[in-house]
Amino acid sequence: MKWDTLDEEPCSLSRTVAVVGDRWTLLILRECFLRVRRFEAFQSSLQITRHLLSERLKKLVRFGILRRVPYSEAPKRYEYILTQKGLDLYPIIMAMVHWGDTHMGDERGRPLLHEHKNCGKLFDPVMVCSECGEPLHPKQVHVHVGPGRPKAIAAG
Amino acid sequence: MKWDTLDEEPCSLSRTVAVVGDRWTLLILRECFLRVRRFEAFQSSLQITRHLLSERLKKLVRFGILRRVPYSEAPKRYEYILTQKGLDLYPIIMAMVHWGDTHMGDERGRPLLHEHKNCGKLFDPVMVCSECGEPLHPKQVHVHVGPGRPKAIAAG
DNA sequence: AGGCTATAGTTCTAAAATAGAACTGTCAAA
DNA sequence: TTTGACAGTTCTATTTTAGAACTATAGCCT
Repeated sequence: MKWDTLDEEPCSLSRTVAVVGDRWTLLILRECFLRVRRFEAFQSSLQITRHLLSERLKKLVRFGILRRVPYSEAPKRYEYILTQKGLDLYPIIMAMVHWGDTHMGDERGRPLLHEHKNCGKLFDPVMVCSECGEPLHPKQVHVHVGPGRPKAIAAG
Repeated sequence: MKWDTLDEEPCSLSRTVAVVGDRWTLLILRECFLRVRRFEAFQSSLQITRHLLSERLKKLVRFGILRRVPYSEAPKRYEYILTQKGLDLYPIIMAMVHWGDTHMGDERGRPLLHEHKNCGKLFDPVMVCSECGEPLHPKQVHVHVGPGRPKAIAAG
């Protein structure tokens, strides 16, 4: 497969995988949501090699997930801040955390608990239908070919 | 990083990344949700090398995401079916599809449309709080250290 | 001035993962 | 007896990642 053009495939999942579908990117984004912003902080908390971190941050900036914002003029230093596009990845991260909590847990319990400030309670994320508000289950969803999919590959 | 023990890290995101955090696994799972079950079908629709497909299917079976079920006795042939643990990955896939629809689209429109059989409408997936039902936003969530996280690494 | 530290990278080699193609084995149908 | 379908395995070449060392700017301390 040509990974360099995966973000142009007529499949929204492929396009998302082009951005977050590697070993490190999701872990870097987790740190972003935990308010980590600086190169050294990412590096020491993830134990990622400096080379790869540099590459991944560049890629995330290129895709518009992070902004590289100067926080010091001399010497020039930058920190990495989630854009709106990046903040919108939150449901993906939370869905993954929830699945890990549910299916990959051990006897010690959850590593992190999440409190919803609006209602003050510890919660789990639930995915619902935008139209009727009911929780979504795969067998209740029917997939239709949309306008963005070439006819030749209508299936699959 | 030791990828071979990532599924034992005290972080639910890491544990999920250990399962789905590579180039191919999520694309294979997309096919599973589109009712693809057999080796040749995965291979031809994804253009994945047979070697990698074999490896990934083994890994997904090992993690209990897929079951390898015989569908022919002579010759012995198997197909791969999502377990409940696998079906529970649906919110992750749908969150990724929705993000791709929203942020990686082109002028042609969406590749696929999703209909909720319960209400009969085309929908988007929305992530809400299990307790109050309101849509979740990252800035409204406060993270607490849970029982499964060793004290030494309480932050990060 | 000279040396130490902090921060944010870049560069290099070795190891691991992936791509691409060919090969194996079982059985049915022609 | 040959062909084709299916589900893999094996092999070499290329690409990616790991791990460590190195570069560069500037503040602070003596």
